[in-house]
Amino acid sequence: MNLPPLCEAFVLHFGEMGSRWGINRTVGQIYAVLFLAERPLCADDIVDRLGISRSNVSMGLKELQAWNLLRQRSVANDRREFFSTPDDIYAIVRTLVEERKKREIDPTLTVLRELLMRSPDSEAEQHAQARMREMHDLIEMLTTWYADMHKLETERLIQLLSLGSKVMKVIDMKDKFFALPGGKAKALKEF
Amino acid sequence: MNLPPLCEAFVLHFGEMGSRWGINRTVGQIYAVLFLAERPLCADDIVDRLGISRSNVSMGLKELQAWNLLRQRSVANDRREFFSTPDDIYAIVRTLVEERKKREIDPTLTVLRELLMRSPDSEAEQHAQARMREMHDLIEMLTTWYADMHKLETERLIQLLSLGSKVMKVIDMKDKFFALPGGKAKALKEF
DNA sequence: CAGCTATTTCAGGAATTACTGAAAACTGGA
DNA sequence: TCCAGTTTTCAGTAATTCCTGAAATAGCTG
Repeated sequence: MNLPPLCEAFVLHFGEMGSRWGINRTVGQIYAVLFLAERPLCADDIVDRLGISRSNVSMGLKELQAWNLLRQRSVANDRREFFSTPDDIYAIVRTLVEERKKREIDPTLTVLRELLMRSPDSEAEQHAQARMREMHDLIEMLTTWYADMHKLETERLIQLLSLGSKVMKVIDMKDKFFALPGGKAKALKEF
Repeated sequence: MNLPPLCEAFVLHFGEMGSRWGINRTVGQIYAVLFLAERPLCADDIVDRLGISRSNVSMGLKELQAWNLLRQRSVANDRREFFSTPDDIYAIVRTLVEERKKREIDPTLTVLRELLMRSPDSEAEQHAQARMREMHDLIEMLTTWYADMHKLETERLIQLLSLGSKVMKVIDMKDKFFALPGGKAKALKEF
């Protein structure tokens, strides 16, 4: 691996983590290299740095593109393609979550909905369906919440995340306000 | 597979999803069977239902236990162990998130902190470290937020999740309130 | 402690996934 | 259209992960 020690440690770690997720070690390493790079890299740059085969890099880049995780740009008078990760790390995380949801949550929701439509043939199936309903409703609540968060601009999202559970206090405050005899009408107008 | 059709479909799907996550197909199926079951099951029940070897079930259960995802109970006059999933699906999700965090996030945070302590030897390393800092800060914000959410009781969590981005309106309302000349003192007292 | 039952471990084979080199396909000049 | 540089595909192999049956272990009961 042809990288400064600091980068190598990071890249190796991301390879390991990659394999704990669905993606394989090499793809994780490729992304890590691109994430740390000062400039967009071409496939051969990555071959040099990681010491893996050209075709492996090609396949890895293809997979990362399928995940929408790369920026691709061309350089004048150079036929090679250059790749980089988005500068904005929030954009990266948004994409990551979006894609994971698409692959891991949405298909489950589809299956659950389909299974909940069927009529159960036995008591066991009836119980199973009740269980599936619980799961469906929970996942639906979470994805609805997520869709809502996803719409927020990063600035506002940070504001909200930084508040943490303090938001509960704000909510309670609001509820108390609604409960006040005079406040209700005014509050409703504002809200 | 010796299961009613509805259950079988669910179990097969979870096997597939399992392999998209880190866990393997069989472990996913075992959990699915337990999740749907009307009563706690012993290892041989699972062998019957899934048609896999006894030893495979043993290993699968061991892995699920390492994830804290099982309830284990003994029955009087029966030497077998019986397993079930928690009844409360929120408890399951909490554990799942907790464990995934432990395996996928915490080690990364540790590595990042360690790497950020080192002094960079080159411009490339300096840039890399800046990138790592961004990542570290973002992950830290998210985990802090998560820890906060985790502390909330399920009831309150649901309340918050159901609000979705409407919380932002509540927050803005609060800020407006603080901005009022007379409201500030009163609001601070309440808050 | 012997006998029985339940559980775990583990070596080896099966299945899956990852990686490579060679060849094919693409692409923008000359 | 040919060429040179680049990317992609793919068949075969390497590496890893998964699964099994057999054997070892554990634990209860008489």
